[in-house]
Amino acid sequence: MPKSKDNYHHGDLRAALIKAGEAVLAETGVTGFSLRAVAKRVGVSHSAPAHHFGDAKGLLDALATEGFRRFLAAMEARQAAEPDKDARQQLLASGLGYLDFAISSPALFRLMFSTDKPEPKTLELAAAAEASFMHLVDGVARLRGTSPFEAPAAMNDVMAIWSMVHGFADLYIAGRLGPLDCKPPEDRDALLKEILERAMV
Amino acid sequence: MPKSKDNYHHGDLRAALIKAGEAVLAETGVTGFSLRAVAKRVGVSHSAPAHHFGDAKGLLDALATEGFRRFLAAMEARQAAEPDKDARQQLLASGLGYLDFAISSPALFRLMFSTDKPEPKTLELAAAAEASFMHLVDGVARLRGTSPFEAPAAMNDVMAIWSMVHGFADLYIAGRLGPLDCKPPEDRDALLKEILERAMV
DNA sequence: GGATCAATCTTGTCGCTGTCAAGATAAATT
DNA sequence: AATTTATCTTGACAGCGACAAGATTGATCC
Repeated sequence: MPKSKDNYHHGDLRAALIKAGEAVLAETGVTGFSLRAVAKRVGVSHSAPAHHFGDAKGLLDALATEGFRRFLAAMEARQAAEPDKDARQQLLASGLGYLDFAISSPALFRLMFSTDKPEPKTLELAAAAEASFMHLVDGVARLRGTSPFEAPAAMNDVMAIWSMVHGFADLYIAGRLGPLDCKPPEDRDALLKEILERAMV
Repeated sequence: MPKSKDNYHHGDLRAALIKAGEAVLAETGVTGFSLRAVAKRVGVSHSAPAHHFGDAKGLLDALATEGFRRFLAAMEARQAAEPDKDARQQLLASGLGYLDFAISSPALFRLMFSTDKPEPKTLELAAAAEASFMHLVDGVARLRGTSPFEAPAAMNDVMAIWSMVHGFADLYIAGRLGPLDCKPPEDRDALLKEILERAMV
């Protein structure tokens, strides 16, 4: 009975694989990512993941999808923690959440923005990514009082702000922003805010 | 004789492997990158690359090194093509070169900024990356009239400008800047210029 | 000029990997 | 209770990185 229960019908194998997959991704990066290592960590056979995710890309897509959800949650969390509900301050807070997520899950962050947009394949992934994008669009809409989809200038603001926070986050997790390494997180956040304000004109 | 000459002592196998490696990297990305595929493309045995590069990371490091050199060359090329030698216009031109390179070699660009800065291991790679960084620092120094290493405000400018152009390039090659897809390259360059000027205060 | 040596490339092997096919087990359905 | 379906295991295959051992070539030395 226990053996059967342990081996077969794990109960929530899909969720367990995603959790373990995230751990493996964080430890080895996407290049060292191994489907068999994920299966071994959960304690199932090497071929168990196939039934839930198809191939390796299927699991990575699921990880990216979950990543975008937590990504959005990180931005909203920083917004909620910001007492000033002004559109500008809220947008800056989103940027800090953007950076929070990139720092806490750099490998997942890189996976999410790895160049495979052309064919999202899974609708869930496309939807989760789109939701993150819309969060930024909404923030700019509140700041400008116009929808970026109708006002080209506002869409330029979206791309400027996104480029700024994304570039900062990507360079930071690449260890390229050396001057910041020996400084406390408050300085890092302050610098991102100062820099982000430039993108808002 | 011909067989011997062909198989042994290729003459410039190292350069040939780098060239083929770049092609494989461009086609398959870093995840699908295979040392054996590179060897097969050149027409040597599967273990030939080991003598020149040690392991797979050795070849990737060499590719990244070569990438940083061409990266710097791309920025300088755009600067040379810019008739206005004003510090600001020259810095903007560098940004266009930055984007040129990312678009022409997205996989290589990603490899160069993949998070392995902590231990460059190969001095050549560290030197090539540093040279690119210094190019940006020099550009800002000319713009501000002060060395960013002495003036913290100027170093903030460096990080702001770098974040902006890097984020724009990274999002662009990820296919995330949808609104630009159906527009001509001139519009893309114009937008990057407009956005980069924000980073210069 | 011939022998020795070092550099270069090949072949063979090992364990690990993704993917597929076939089989076993448990839950759901009828 | 029997059958179907979903879930997981086992086994196999080719491709991979890495290592060891051997083969070939060019260079060095006397």
